[in-house]
Amino acid sequence: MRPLFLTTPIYYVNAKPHLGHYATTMLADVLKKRAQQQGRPVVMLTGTDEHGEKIQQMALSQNMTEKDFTDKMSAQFQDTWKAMHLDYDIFYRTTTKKHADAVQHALSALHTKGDIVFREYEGLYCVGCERFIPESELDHGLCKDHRRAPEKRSESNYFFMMHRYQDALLNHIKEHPDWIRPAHFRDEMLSFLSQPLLDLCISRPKERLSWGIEIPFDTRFVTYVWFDALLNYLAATGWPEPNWDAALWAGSRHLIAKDIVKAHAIYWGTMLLALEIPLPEHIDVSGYWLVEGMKMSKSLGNVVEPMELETHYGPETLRFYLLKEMSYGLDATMTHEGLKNCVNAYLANGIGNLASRVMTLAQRLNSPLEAQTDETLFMHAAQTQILWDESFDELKYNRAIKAWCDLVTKCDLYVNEHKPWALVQTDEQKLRHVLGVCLVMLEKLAGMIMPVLPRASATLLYSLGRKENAFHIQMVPKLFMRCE
RNA sequence: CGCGGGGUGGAGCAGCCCGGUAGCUCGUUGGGCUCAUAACCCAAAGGUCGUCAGUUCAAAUCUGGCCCCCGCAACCA
Repeated sequence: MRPLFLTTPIYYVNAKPHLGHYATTMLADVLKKRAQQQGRPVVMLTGTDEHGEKIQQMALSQNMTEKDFTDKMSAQFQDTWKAMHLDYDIFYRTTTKKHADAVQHALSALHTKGDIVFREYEGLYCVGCERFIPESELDHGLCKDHRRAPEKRSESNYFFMMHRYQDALLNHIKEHPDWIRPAHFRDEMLSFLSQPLLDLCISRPKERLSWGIEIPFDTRFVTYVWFDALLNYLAATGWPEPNWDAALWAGSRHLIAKDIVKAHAIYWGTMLLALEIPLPEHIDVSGYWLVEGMKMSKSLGNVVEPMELETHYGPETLRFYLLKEMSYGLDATMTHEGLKNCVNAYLANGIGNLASRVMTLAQRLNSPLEAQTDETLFMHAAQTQILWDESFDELKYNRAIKAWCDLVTKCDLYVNEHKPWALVQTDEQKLRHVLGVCLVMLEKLAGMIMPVLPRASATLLYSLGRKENAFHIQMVPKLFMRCE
């Protein structure tokens, strides 16, 4: 099977990992586990983006070198993902030599080709911000942050000739309508591409920015954000080394959120076209997670740390909730109330209680139980599996979770109908049949949900103690606790 | 006329692409069951699906206008 290359954005190390970073990385982990389940080779990439003015300033303000500062911040991401069991294969950092080499290689290649040119640029420069401010960001001609008028200043920089690849990119999108998913983001990009593209400024003079990768053909400059950050995806597969894994690259799927869709579709798309490298197979765009109805921001003080939530609500609860609650591509809201409800209704009262009620009865028999079948219930299970797979393929993760929850309900209903507890004294053969059906259903439920709830799934499967055609119950697991 | 998203019972959401009995969680009320994590199951109350018009045998779903809310506008997932 062709390999799958799942990528998350590389996160900017100016802040600690928050719910949004987690949501994207977690989804990559879920998709990786699903690919593995299907026997597809898969590599998951995540990492940190570590250059730029902001980092330079933050390091300075903390009396640290940029290197020490980024080491510290990058480690926070790695530690968080490890603590939350996100199983990435490559953690990529933009401050490695390997990365600088790849970036410089790309810059040189495009410079030689004539796709990167030196040009004078005149704009409004705010001395407070130390950057050029677009007119749209001005408030009555003043910089919003510094309440002062920017001065007209000119600066020479290198520009990437994006416009040369506009038509090629447009064609690619038209020929691959599911390149950017869900469709409304593709439409947004098509609408953007209906206007002429401006060329992209990709350098900064070292007087303004020293913490970056040097432009190989002009050492007075460093490259700026896009040629630095976006190339991580490609370089992680070995490019431009001779051992570049082009097959892996061909299966690449970028998971991002809506704020950087333009950077990925337009900048990255044209960069790859210019480099004559195939475009990634998919760009999957999620909406934002709002917290209690408001956008997360440092100034509002409502930034949510994923680790805290998981600690409070229990392992894997956040994975389940985030997938269940978001319609992929739209914004979604995280609330403590909603998370609590979700954990109680579906995890504790749902699968947790189902496993508990069935396995308690099974364990009391004190002997192995044969697997049994029930036509109706197994048909529901088969239909759920189909809906589950389709939903994943269509990025409708919430629908997949919902289908699984409905199957849990069907099992509870089956138990209520067949009243195994009433059979204990009267009809052991029938009791064994009913419980045998339920145990197989638990096994199916565990198998399906594995990518989302790996720990609970493994615990459940272990507890069921399946050997050949019989279940040797190991214990009655408490999979998820209610929270109040 | 910058671009995009949203407006569905008390709250939060799904359904809309591919028109055909309006669904889920929480909350309320009544009932069943008593194996289970005070759980599980059933039933009831509660919605003119933002609004106006159009297409259609049929519109939450398609088309157009309007109103309201929210993002983005070239480095916050």
